Amino acid sequence: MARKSSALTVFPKPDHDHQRCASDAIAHAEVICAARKERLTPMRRRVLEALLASHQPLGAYELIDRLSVRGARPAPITVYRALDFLRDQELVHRIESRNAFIACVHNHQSSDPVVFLICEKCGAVGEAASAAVADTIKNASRAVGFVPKTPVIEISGICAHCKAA
Amino acid sequence: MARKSSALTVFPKPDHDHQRCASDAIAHAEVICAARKERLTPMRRRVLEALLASHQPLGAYELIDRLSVRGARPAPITVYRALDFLRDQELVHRIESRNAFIACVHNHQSSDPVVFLICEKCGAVGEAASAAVADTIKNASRAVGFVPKTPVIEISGICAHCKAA
DNA sequence: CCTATTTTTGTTGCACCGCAACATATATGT
DNA sequence: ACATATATGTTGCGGTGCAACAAAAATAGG
Repeated sequence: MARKSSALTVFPKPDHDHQRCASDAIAHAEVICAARKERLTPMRRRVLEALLASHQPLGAYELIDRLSVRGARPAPITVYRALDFLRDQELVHRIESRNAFIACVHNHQSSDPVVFLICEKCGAVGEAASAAVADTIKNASRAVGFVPKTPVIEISGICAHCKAA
Repeated sequence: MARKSSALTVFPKPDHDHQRCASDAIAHAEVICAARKERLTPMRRRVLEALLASHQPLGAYELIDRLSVRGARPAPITVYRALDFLRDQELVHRIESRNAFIACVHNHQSSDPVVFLICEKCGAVGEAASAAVADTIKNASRAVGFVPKTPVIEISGICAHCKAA
């Protein structure tokens, strides 16, 4: 994949090619699902697309709003089920600190934890695949006999963009 | 302080002196509040005591149950306000991944982040003051111009106790 | 000491988050 | 085409968290 990029993925640039970034991610999702014999149904795809269209985490009910067209509102449970599926496939992550969900733009090669950098100002979320962070956590855990399993680490703060402004 | 201990605090031993551990923490809270000219009111103290009595994170409503005596139930908002106060003083942390709260048994000298190791089996929470983890996160963040502010990092997994069993 | 002001607690009410249980529809395998 | 598995729709509800206003308690100032 072309977008695999360096060790540390950065915040999505305000000017990046959204259209392409989203369609690439959808393509990736299709590959993943096909390989696992899972079904990326229309509903699931719509949820993923909605998340991809926003580089911010979306709450389940906000997601419902965005999926609504002409009075046709998917029920909460419907969206939650799609989210459950997408999370199982590691195509979407839940941001615990915000009760919200975000599409994963990172290639989950291994089961390494992902570090999310969440901007308190603008709400943007940067995804950082940091082996270093994962390692120190593993070491610190092992020191007390703890076996870590967390897939997601959330760090809130201020992004470069907002700090400048 | 005698209990300041090594770099890595461990899980509370099943046989440790709860009574003393709690009263020490209360004493510490009083010192902190006095120094800051904040008021550790009866309500706030009761909430802190309830959390200290459990070495597991408690949900707000479970906390209410435990604070209830003879039909006198504090309203949710009352407990949430006490929790807000205690969190401001960094005497209590919120465990996002569980919608729950836990008393801090760690001396927040600096504003270093605290790492919680949460056992998926028994629910116990170990508090680890790991400078190494804090540093790698700072470094990884700085690499993308992000200024981290998270006070808490949550790692779920299996504790040594449960792994053995 | 008494009053004015600030701080804390109580009351009422509600919005949001997340899912269980069951019914229906759609896809898949044979 | 049929039986089976999988996915979606319907109904309904419980947990979480707080806003807005009212009352009570503590603190400061004269």
